[in-house]
Amino acid sequence: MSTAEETAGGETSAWGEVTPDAARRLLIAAVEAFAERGYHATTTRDIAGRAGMSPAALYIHYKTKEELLHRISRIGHEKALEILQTAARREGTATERLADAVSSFVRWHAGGRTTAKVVQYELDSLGPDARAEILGLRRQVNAEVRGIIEDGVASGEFDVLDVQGTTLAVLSLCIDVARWFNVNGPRTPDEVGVLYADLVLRMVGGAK
Amino acid sequence: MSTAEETAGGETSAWGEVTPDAARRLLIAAVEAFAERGYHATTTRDIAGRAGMSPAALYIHYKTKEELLHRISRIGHEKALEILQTAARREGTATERLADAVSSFVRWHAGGRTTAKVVQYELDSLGPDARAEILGLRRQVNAEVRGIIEDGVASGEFDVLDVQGTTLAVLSLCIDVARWFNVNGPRTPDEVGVLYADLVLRMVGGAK
DNA sequence: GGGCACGCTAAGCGCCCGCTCAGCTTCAGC
DNA sequence: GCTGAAGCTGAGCGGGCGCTTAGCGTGCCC
Repeated sequence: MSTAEETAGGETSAWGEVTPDAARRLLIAAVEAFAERGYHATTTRDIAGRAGMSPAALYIHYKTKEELLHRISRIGHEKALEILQTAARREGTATERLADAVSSFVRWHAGGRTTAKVVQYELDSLGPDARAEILGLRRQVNAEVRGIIEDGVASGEFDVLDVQGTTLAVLSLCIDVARWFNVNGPRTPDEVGVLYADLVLRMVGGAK
Repeated sequence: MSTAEETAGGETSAWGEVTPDAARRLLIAAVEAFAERGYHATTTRDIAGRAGMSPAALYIHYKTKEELLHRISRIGHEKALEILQTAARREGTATERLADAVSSFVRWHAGGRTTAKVVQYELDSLGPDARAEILGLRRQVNAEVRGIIEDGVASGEFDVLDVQGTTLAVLSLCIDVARWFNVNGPRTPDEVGVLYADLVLRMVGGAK
């Protein structure tokens, strides 16, 4: 069912930085539980149980349940930002860089749906301080995409009236993949990435 | 603040069918609370308090807290479906009907963001039976949009490779407006509707 | 004006939540 | 073989949750 296998699919590697081992197992258990039921519907007993531990063990590695969500959210946002930065800063035309950014960003949201769902949809469950920190990362994410679109407009590759509105729409489209993507559905993450890159290029009036 | 004013903005009229008055006030209070905090983080005491009643009053009009969410979700999905059906079945080309569908659908999600957020993002908080009923309505929503796109492909107006994939993307784009739209932001619901209609027509390779 | 149905409240039941703490086990250092 | 630190558990705390119940006030029928 939804064992480590599924979460592992895209990015257990991403949790490699979390040590010690017990803390990582708890974090992965929390990602799965939050993704399945939502942050508020998940109990600390459930998280500990999935990690094969007693409820008290959680509090040796994390101060509160919210700290778990905060850590997940920050690591996830950093990964998402890194993906966009890699695509934005490579060599190539704006068209190539936008297609690359969208397809890899979408691939991450589809393949790592479990993580992405928590990262993108549980922002409001964080307290004000943690939320503010994450919003800073989200502004950087927005800036990367807007930058590529501005480059394309400047070079004449794209035809866009409302750059910020289009940026918002492109990001929204990609992020929402985490909500509807079905691992057992007809499309692979790669296929969705390719489809979405095409759709986004059409949105900016590029390639044809 | 977030008084009845905000919710009223788009569609208090939509709750007109809910009687008696006390039941409607409780339902509107629940919509606001669920939108602000999420279903699981909202207490029945909070809902009753917002409606100016004691916690016990809620149970005279609704059997459980979940019944409130179920009623909100069904009425909201019926309204969303009605909006798309109206656009899909009017006179006009596929291009005109798709633009109309997207702009009015988006206008509803932006203007009635409070309701739309609950309707679109709290589906998983419903029990299996209620969830299954709502999923039926969502399939009808999908079918309306796919119908317009198929018409446009048949008439040669649109150039779409993956009809179902594009349908999913169009709906996803429109629905996600409820997540990011800010009432105090720079754009009115009308403006977002117009922008999105343009973006979607580009996605299907239509109008220029 | 007596009886009663209806809408509501005050009080509180039983449960399970996030979180704590005393104490057990394991193992490295000597 | 003893000691201390680290990692974990069993038991349980205070509190807030969804929901219930006994009873009060009000207005309608006769």
